[in-house]
Amino acid sequence: MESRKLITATDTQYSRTLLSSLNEQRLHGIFCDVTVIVEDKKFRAHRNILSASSTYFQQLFSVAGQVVELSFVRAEIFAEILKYIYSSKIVGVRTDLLEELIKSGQLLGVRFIADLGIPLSQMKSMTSGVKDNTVKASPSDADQKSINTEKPATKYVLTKDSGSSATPIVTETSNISSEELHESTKAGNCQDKSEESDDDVIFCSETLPPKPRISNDTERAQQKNSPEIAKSPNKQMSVNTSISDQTPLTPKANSPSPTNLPPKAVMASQAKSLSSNISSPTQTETEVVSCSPLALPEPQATSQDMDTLPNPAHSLSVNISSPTRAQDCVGSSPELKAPKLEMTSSDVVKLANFTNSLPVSIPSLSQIQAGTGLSTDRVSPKAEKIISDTEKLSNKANSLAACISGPGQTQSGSFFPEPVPPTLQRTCLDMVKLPKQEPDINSSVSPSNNLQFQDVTPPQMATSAKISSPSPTQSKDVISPSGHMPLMPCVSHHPEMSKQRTDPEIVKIAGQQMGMNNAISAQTPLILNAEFPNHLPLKDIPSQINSLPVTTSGQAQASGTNLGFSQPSTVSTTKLLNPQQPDREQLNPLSNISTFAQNHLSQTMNFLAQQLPSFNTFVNKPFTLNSVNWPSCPNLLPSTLSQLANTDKLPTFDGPKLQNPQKATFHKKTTSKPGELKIKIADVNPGSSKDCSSGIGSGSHHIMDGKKIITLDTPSDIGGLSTGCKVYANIGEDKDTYDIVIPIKNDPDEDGEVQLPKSADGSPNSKRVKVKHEDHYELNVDGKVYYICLVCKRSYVSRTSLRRHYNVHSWERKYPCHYCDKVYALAEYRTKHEVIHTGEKRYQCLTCGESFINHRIMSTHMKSAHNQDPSGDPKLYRLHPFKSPHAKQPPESNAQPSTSATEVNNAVVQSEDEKKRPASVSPKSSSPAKPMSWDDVFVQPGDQPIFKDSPSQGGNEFEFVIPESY
DNA sequence: GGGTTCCTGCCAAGTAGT
DNA sequence: ACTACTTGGCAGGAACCC
Ligand SMILES: [Zn+2]
Ligand SMILES: [Zn+2]
Ligand SMILES: [Zn+2]
Repeated sequence: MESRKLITATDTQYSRTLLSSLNEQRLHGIFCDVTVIVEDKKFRAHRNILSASSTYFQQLFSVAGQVVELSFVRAEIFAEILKYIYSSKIVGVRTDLLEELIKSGQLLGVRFIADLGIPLSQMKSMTSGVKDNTVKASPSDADQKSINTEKPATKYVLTKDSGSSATPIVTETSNISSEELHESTKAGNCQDKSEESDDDVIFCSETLPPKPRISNDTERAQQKNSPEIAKSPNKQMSVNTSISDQTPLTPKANSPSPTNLPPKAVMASQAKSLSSNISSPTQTETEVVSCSPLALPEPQATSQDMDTLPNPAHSLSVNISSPTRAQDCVGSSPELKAPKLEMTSSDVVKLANFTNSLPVSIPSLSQIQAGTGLSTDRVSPKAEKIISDTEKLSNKANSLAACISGPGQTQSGSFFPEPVPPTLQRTCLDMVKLPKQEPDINSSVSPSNNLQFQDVTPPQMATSAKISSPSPTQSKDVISPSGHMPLMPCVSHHPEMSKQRTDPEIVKIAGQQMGMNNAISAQTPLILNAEFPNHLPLKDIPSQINSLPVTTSGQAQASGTNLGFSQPSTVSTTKLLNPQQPDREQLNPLSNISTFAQNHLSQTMNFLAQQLPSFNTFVNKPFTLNSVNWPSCPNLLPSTLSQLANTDKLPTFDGPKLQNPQKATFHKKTTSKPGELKIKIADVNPGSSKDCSSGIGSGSHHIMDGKKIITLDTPSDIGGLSTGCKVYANIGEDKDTYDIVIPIKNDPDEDGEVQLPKSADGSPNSKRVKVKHEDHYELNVDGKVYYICLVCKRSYVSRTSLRRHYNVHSWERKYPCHYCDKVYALAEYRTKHEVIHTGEKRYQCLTCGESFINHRIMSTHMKSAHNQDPSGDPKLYRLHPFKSPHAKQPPESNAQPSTSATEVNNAVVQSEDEKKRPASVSPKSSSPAKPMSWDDVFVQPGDQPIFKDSPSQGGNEFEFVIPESY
């Protein structure tokens, strides 16, 4: 017997140790390969860790460079999230921050944190105990044993009362730290696990990773799955009926590490609820597989996850989300309506209110704009309030959901709450690929989800099924539709049309995905129909998509199912123009609904926004929020986007404190029109064709106009592109996909908004010849050429100046201060700023020998003390070369899609570069940033590195040592 | 009013290509 | 070596913040 025994040894401590070690590294900046800028803070971290813990980052890093900026999260909150990611614990978080933390967790797809909020809606079951203000929660340990312990589920259930009370309640379990769990549970868990082979000798406790073993272990599977789900808390979608037993789901690599395992009890209950919907168990794996091709990160929440549902999240999502959604849709629909049009930055808040989704929604919007998200995130009090309200509603919604949600819902319900990164595009592509109209799908799929609401078919279902991934998995599906939508517009190329159209579509999509399908769909349909047609240009419009509209349209446009889609003919532009309203309406409807629903919507929105430029545009217009800025740069990075958004500066958003040159002036200067940015949806809306085209904020939409990127997964789709589009074949993960950059520009000069230099501006009679270029306009005024920024329309006499300026929009390059957390868009700004830290006085008065840190101060001194004017005679003072080693440092660039190599290099390279510089006394002697090589990374023994890794966290990644020689 | 940041024409230095 | 281009520093004005 014994000989037969299998020995299993598990290092129980390993996960903790590993995590601890990683955290140490993070804190010391060791091997950190990404800088996350949040507000004015910089966080160094490891992409692997972040991506494994956050669905958002997972997707983001597929496209982003080493520097990413999050505008939808506050630094304070992100710091907590980061701590959690690296410790599996949430400790000492102020209760007043809990909601925001949860919201942020949802946006970031950090399951555990996101799930903290779940209870709120459903929590009834949960036992709640109120503790101090500080909440301490920990998911079961990453590896955890998770498994069986029922408790675990409760663990994270920190939540508020379902009631309005904002004070979070920490469940008993919640308090448990992973460690504690460890200790307490492991024994038990291990045993449990070991159950099967009692005879086996097992050292250790942690649960082994998924053993598929139990058929019923859905729970496990769920748990495991749940993590995934958790990732996309939003995703919650839930849905899927089928709970497969088995699939132990391999959590994709993505699966966030520290997922919480739902308590069995919970699981069971969930399962039950789900069961009703349930479908074939098999789905899980198969679905997964199918989905996998897409490779979308989010997909994590794929059907499998869904299926496995056991996860609390799933269950929750199912019950709550779907129903709520439906409700939302329904209820909301009535309420929705134009009024809300006014979205501006401030609107965002309003939106939130309407939507209910506040917490989520707001950020989402921001995210959308930014791609990553703007800073809006800060939840406004209103938002919080809304949240609480929504939560209340959620309960109702849940109850309703039960009734409403059918299997179909699950599918439909599934949407990505998360802010999805660009990756989603793929899904979109998939969607696109689908045969344009395949009624079958619709019918076959899940047509019937929401009974009440109308037959709207759950678009998602259909889409998903048809779409690339066979898997009905929602997430992907959901995504895809949205993704396509935006794409479509782009293709169409009509700036105005596309935008408008897209918007509506997006909205619709979102709604559908959200699970709103049923309810929402009804509303959405109209829009969809109208819009899609426009998009049609694409060769293949996913039949699913068509179906979606149809189903949804059921209400509005009964006929329209396929028609809308199939026939490109836009319903009517007018509608499109108005679409915004509808969109808003749609959103609004949600407001009444449960928070989940809201969240989902918002998230979806975000997601869409992020992934879909068109969506962004949509958002922009309707909301006017932000200008989403899609930089004209081929490589749009989320971070970049976000930054751009920042640039735009929506009043409401608290911009990160990146030193954005434009912030100050943008509104004022760039948009000569006061309040332009503030334009609300209402203003822009429907009516003003001009706005549509040229936009609200000149800056924002221009950016958007600049370029739009669509990703196609098949070359065949490319054919349908209109001329002028650039197609880039993707390599790496996205290989086999194609990014299409569609230039969409408005004529800056059209409205005379172009700001010419004073010298040239005045003459009305001046002859103007405008020449469009790829990334800018050239305006020839009376023989003088001015280079016009597409975004803000500022004019420059030299193209270099324009190029330099443009970075304030694109933030393609970032120049972080080496001494603090500030980040600048221009190297010079940083350089000047850093003088504050170094105190270096390079300007010396030759008259008295006194030195000053800058020319201005020196000049003041000379005038006052010596009655001399340095400007008149430069020789009156001496400008010493930089002593600071930081002089002329290369920027952190977002532009690089980042292959791992480059990424790594980046960080290092910078430091290296810095090293070199200091050596050169003369500032100008230094060479600009150059491409890095591994040689740069690894310092030669002989070399005396100026910098060395410093443990200091955050801000300065490197400690620099000034060579003795210097 | 001082300190800081932003803006932009101008220019120097460096790089890449020929 | 030359040219074209990029990068970033400088000057000096302006704006912003406290
Ligand atoms: Zn500009
Ligand atoms: Zn600083
Ligand atoms: Zn002096």
